[in-house]
Amino acid sequence: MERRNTMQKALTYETVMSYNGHPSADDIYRIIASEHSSISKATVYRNLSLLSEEGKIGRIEAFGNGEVHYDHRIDRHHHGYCRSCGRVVDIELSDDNDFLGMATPVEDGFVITSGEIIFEGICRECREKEKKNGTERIKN
Amino acid sequence: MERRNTMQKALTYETVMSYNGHPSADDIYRIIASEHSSISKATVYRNLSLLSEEGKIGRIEAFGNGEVHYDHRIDRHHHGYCRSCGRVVDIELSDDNDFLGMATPVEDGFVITSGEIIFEGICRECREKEKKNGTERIKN
DNA sequence: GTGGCTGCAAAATGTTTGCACGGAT
DNA sequence: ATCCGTGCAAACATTTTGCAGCCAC
Repeated sequence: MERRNTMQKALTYETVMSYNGHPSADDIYRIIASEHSSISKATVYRNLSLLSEEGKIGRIEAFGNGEVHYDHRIDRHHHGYCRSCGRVVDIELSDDNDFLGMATPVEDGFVITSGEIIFEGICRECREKEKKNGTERIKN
Repeated sequence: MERRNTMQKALTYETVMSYNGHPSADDIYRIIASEHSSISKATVYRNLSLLSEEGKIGRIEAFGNGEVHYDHRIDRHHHGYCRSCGRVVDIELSDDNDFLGMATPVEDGFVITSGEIIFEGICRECREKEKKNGTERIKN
């Protein structure tokens, strides 16, 4: 299957690459649509999938909120999210090769090929907000 | 807010605890409904959320497929999923305290409180299937 | 000219929510 | 007698898909 270069695909790529952070598919769509209102959401979704399959952009699926996030970085690194506001941050591991070797599947015969760590934490802004309120958690 | 004990909640708890694996909310619902057809899906979802908030069952949010999985284990461990069939397996880390200390947030001021590793791999069955077909991937 | 890509709308999926009622406390 | 938890249906959010026409090759 031959692959074509279209305006929409180029735009999708450029928007991810110039985004400072970890946008959701909808973030990217809204940015593009604000300049090119005729683009379709389905096209953005399709192109984001294609681009991440081609390895040109990163894809982060692991945040529970049900949203997929994309990433202009494609080098090896990990991610954390703020338990209060949900923002996603990059996290580096000082010794990134080791933790795969330390892993033992409980189920016999399962072969590990890769792994990524999802950290939870709290960002500076939310920490200061919580300190001000004197509350650790608002929940319940 | 006072919390009541209901038949539905007890059933939800017992079904998770006796499930050998990592069921989705819908898995649990279908099992209960096969015996007690009048239970509502919303109730099962609500009770699964409650139980995991109370720390009585585990919750795994990080599998990209958009489904939340539950876990009868609540001790510290990690998970892997088969890239071919999606099955979830338990994975132990030989030195589970270390990797948090090796992590460095790129964004200034972000404080890490916990982390879980999502491994990708391939289970025995799928490995043998792929060998038989002589194909590494069917995709594209 | 061909067929992959697009836009649109509808469908699919997994989960949450509003509301009236019944049951646990 | 409260008022929390339930069942039901509708709403929600994100993503995928079917299809006719268009445009990059």
